[in-house]
Amino acid sequence: MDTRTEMIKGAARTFETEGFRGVGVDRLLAPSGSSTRTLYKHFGSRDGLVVAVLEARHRAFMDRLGAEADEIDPIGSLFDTLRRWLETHGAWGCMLLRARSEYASANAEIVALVEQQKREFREAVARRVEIGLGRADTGLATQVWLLFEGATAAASVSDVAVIEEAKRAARALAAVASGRGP
Amino acid sequence: MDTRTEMIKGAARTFETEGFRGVGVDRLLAPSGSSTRTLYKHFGSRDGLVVAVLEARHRAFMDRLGAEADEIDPIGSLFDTLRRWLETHGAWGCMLLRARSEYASANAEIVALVEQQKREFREAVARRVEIGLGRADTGLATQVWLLFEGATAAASVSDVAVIEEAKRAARALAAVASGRGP
DNA sequence: GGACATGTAAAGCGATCGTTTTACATGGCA
DNA sequence: TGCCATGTAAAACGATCGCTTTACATGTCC
Repeated sequence: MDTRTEMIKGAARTFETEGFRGVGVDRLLAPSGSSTRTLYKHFGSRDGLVVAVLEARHRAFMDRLGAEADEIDPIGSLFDTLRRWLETHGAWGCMLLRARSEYASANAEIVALVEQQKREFREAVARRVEIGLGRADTGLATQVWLLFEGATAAASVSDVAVIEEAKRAARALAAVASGRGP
Repeated sequence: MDTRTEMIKGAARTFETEGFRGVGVDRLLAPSGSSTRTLYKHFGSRDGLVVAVLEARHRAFMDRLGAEADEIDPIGSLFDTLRRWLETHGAWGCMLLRARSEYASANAEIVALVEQQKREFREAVARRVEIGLGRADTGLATQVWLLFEGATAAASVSDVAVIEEAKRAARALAAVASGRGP
């Protein structure tokens, strides 16, 4: 595989399990077996690697969301994708938000990147809501988004089963909004 | 005020805005004007200060939840307290989860502490649900909890107005669960 | 076969980290 | 007055940080 891609994947795994600021470049490069020289050739700095990891992570998740979208239950399938994602990657909380909070005052690029990614994800949720409801409903879209973020955060200190509860809540709210009752 | 309390409050402010692992002890002590010697007298280590900050933060929030509980709308008032809390402290995401993710592999005490605190909070939410519904409903309690955690996380990259949307969602779900319809 | 791109290995850079230590100021109490 | 607890100021400790550099091993293309 491409060296750069392997570095990103390895570093992502380390960030996921060990956090962002408490780990040095050596531990970031250990999984891929790369040298620090190659790191700075490819990414310019440690922060550059962080940005690359966040971009790759967001793109991979959005791609998977698109690939696993269900026409019958476009809202509920959001949470199916989340469950499968956490089963393979582990429930460590949203990596983007974790990075944002740790670089809030240290790297404006990371903060701006994550905020843009969250806007993009929120719009994807809104499109699902529009498909499922037959019309746009920004209030419901926000509610589903909150359930999604809540499930992601809660799964890190609880059970992955909370995702099913979030799915039920989202469907119930959608049913109410569609006038079909609970 | 007590020196120890001032150190905790000052360090909490720095953790909130600058993250946990990317800040040195000097910047943690700057707001209170204390010396490193006093830090190690009181807390033993930097991690000891982190634990003290997390305990104080959780206790303060739980106390405020109890003080601001509304008998008429026990579920909805959860989100009123959250909104007021974020208006005074700023929306930086849940400090407990932020610490947990950054110390996940470095400090087992912090991980265990946060998980216990989250269990305690979750039970407080369940009690609110029981009061509002007239009976226990663990499913609804989890859903309200997820909305709460989601609003806390989302407010850090969005608008504090999402809290009102979470409140609406929680009340709608409670209405459905109580059989009173949407 | 020589030039070049791409990689690892490893030493070393100054800066900063958490922590300890020495020195000194202050205030309440016996 | 003398003592001790409690605090700040500041230097210094070794370790580790992000990053640079030197040296060397590959493979590929002309």
